[in-house]
Amino acid sequence: MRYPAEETAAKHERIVREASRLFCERGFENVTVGEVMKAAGLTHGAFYAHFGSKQELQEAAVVYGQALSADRARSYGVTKKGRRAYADRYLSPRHRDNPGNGCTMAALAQEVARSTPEIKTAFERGLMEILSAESGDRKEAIFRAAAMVGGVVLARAVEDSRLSDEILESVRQKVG
Amino acid sequence: MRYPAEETAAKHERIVREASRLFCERGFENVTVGEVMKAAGLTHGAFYAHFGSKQELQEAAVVYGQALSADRARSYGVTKKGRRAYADRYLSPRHRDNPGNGCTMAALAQEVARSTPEIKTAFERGLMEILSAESGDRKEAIFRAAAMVGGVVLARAVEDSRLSDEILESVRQKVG
DNA sequence: CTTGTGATATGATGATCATCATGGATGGGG
DNA sequence: CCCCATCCATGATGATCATCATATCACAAG
Repeated sequence: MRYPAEETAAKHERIVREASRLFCERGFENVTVGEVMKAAGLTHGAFYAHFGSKQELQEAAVVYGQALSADRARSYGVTKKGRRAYADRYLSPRHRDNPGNGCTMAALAQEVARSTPEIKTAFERGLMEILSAESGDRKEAIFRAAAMVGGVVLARAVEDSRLSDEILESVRQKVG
Repeated sequence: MRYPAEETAAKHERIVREASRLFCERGFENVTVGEVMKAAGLTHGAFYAHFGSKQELQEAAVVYGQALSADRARSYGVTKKGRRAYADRYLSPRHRDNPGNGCTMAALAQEVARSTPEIKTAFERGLMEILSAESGDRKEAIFRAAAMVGGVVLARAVEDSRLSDEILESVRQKVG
């Protein structure tokens, strides 16, 4: 290693973290490699020392984001109360308004659906981990996940903030 | 009108219809104006005789797609049985595998969320119509819509077809 | 101290697109 | 019949990007 291995690894992770944030905020297509590198404190040319292509970065960002979500889900535990607290946070205006620090599924699922098998697999692994964080009935866990993701997605897509709040509130009540 | 008004209107609608289909299949960013025009049987240059910008076309496509969805929702009626039949169709592999002819919300909601207020408003109006197609409890209607949209979105984003089927099936059962 | 290797920065390159400019064609109104 | 207002097609234009080429440079090993 020519450069301190630690620093290089830290830079690598910073690239992925910033990529995940920017992708979740604006989508894969609306974020350039240059922007990601700038956010990570580097210039665009250095990118290809870390990744073979933008697509590889997308994959790494999905892996990273999904791992964060899974950790978060696990941290709430498997009790009824835990699930409730998790849903409350997930379906909060705060989460809705901060996609960059939020759930990758709620931000990028539709783009992932049109992506490569590798990216879809990374997405899938994250979902599986999240589902296994809920112990009980698997069908129930899937249903809850779908409703929560759908709730945030719809709440973000409407223009009227009152309706948006109502969507979050409705799903929060029924899923709880 | 220099050209038969009818034909011009028909072309206009064809442009919007093909745009809606292509956008739902591949997303706003991955479809070019030229492709839409070609699908409509015209060349790219004629586009600006019909729309001021690609963004206007996106808006028209969302309006069109949401209107179709609302009609479809209404056609199932407000009975329990009707809702069930609607959910079965919405959460079918067929719908999952044909986003071009499917629900605009399940295909484009996340991109809409990052779009202009005009596009978000168009999306919102469609959602409102769909919700009003279900008579009963409004919160319940919103919850069902979120779960169904989330179910299709997740089913499309995973790579394993078995898991994808399981997602559709789980949401179908629980939402029914 | 020297040298080799991998990380960076700067600056192409080439493709892709949205959008516009120009000119041709059409058919309804005079 | 002729003219004009539109549509439409062809072919720019200019911007934006992903990716690559080149050159510099920092460290580590000898």
